[in-house]
Amino acid sequence: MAIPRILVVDDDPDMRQMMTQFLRQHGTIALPASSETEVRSQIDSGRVDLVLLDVMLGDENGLEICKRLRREQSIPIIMVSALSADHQRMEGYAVGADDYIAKPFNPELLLARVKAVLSRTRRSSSLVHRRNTNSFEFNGWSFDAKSGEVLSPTKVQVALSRRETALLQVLLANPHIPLTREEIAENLNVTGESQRADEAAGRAIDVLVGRLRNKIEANPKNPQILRTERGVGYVFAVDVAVLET
Amino acid sequence: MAIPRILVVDDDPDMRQMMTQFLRQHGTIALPASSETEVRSQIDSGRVDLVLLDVMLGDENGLEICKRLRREQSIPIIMVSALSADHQRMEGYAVGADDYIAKPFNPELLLARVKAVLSRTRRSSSLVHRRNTNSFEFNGWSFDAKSGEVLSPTKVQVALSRRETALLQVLLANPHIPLTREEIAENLNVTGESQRADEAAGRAIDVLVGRLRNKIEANPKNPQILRTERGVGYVFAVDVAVLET
DNA sequence: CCTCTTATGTAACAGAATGCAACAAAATCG
DNA sequence: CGATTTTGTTGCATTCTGTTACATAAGAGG
Repeated sequence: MAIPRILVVDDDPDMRQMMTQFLRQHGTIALPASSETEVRSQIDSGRVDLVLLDVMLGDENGLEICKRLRREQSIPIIMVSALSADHQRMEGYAVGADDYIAKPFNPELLLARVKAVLSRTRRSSSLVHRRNTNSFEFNGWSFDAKSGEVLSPTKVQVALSRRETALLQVLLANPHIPLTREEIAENLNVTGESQRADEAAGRAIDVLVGRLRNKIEANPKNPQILRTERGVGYVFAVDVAVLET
Repeated sequence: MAIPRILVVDDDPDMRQMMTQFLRQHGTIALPASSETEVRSQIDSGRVDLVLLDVMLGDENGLEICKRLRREQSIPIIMVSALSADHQRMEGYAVGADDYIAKPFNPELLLARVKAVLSRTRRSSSLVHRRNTNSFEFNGWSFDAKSGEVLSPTKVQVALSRRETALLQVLLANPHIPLTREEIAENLNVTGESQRADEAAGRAIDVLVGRLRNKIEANPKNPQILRTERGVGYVFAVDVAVLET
């Protein structure tokens, strides 16, 4: 890979400055940011390999940001925080952080951990880096997020409705992770804000899942891709390759 | 979805015991080991997803082992050590560890970091790198962990329920090892986070075993594969071949 | 060999979760 | 607008899984 690009998110200018400077002195590209908006625009621009995310960000909450980012993207995130109690660390891991580093920290150690996270990412996904990811492959199927086109293993195009497409996207972003109906429902409405609170109260998700299964499962009666996790929800149970375009 | 298999490498039997037990109580399969030879044979058998590696292993050196493993394999490694100085941690990262945890540690936190590393691996895995241990054979039967498909010796497909599949996986991972009902129950809940503590209080496991026997034993009344260990629990009493795909 | 005790096997039941067809409401399109 | 497609709702069928009660089997001790 090229030079790693690291997004440093901290609301304290001194800390931001210290971190970015140190990282830059050690062969990385460090980009400063201080709000979720900035973070998003940087990530969306596809120029970030890893996020160093402070937990306490003025009026924003790093944990919340992490949780949201994790749902949509697969960018590695290292949380940084003065909150070092075990339960606080665990909370960080719980929202999907790849590592959790307590302040104050040894910059050298930070660097080592950054490298560890980056190296694992690289090691396990040789070519692929999810930047502006708009094309996926799984089980011989391919999905182009840009056009919403879905091709079967035999290269036949399959038409999905909008809702079905949205569901597929949510699943593709969280392969192997069981999602509750609530989580799915929340993430289905990509654009609009929250709908009714009782979202997914009904069986809408079940039915939607069934419909998607009918289109992408070889044998919908015995789903291998979109599996039920009884008592929990559903899992996208196959590996997903993310292709750049 | 497959149960993560964790190799616990420590030369102190108490510590090994504590760690494996705790990990097993939290939805993973933990395999103990204490020497590089053992580590290699386990890894080569393809049944390991992550290695927890103690740094000080009697006359062997965890750091060296880590370095060598890293050169050949891309298996995730978390180093565990009583050496907690920054330079010692950095040495761990330098030899390729994915994380470095200082003893004594909070088991919950260990678990969180294990999960973080595993999830990172999975998240960034592409089709090329899918885990290579998804097929087993025993007594003429075959089981594909990826699809959950079970084929009888006569190549007839047999449908197992989710719970039955999970049981079979636990057994396959521990052939010839008698498992108590508690151990089985603990390892059954792969996905769900917390489960009731009184798990296996009732006879649920017995019934489940009976159901699985009805499906995979030639003569369920005289089980040859899934045998009862009176006063103890159950054993998977035949050899298991692990096939790569 | 018999009896007593305990562990295991299992059929039957119950409650819950899920699948799904059919319908109805909403959205989209021309 | 009317036609068509999409999406949510509902009710019922099906599947799953733990519990219970009773039958059997395995030991232990005489």
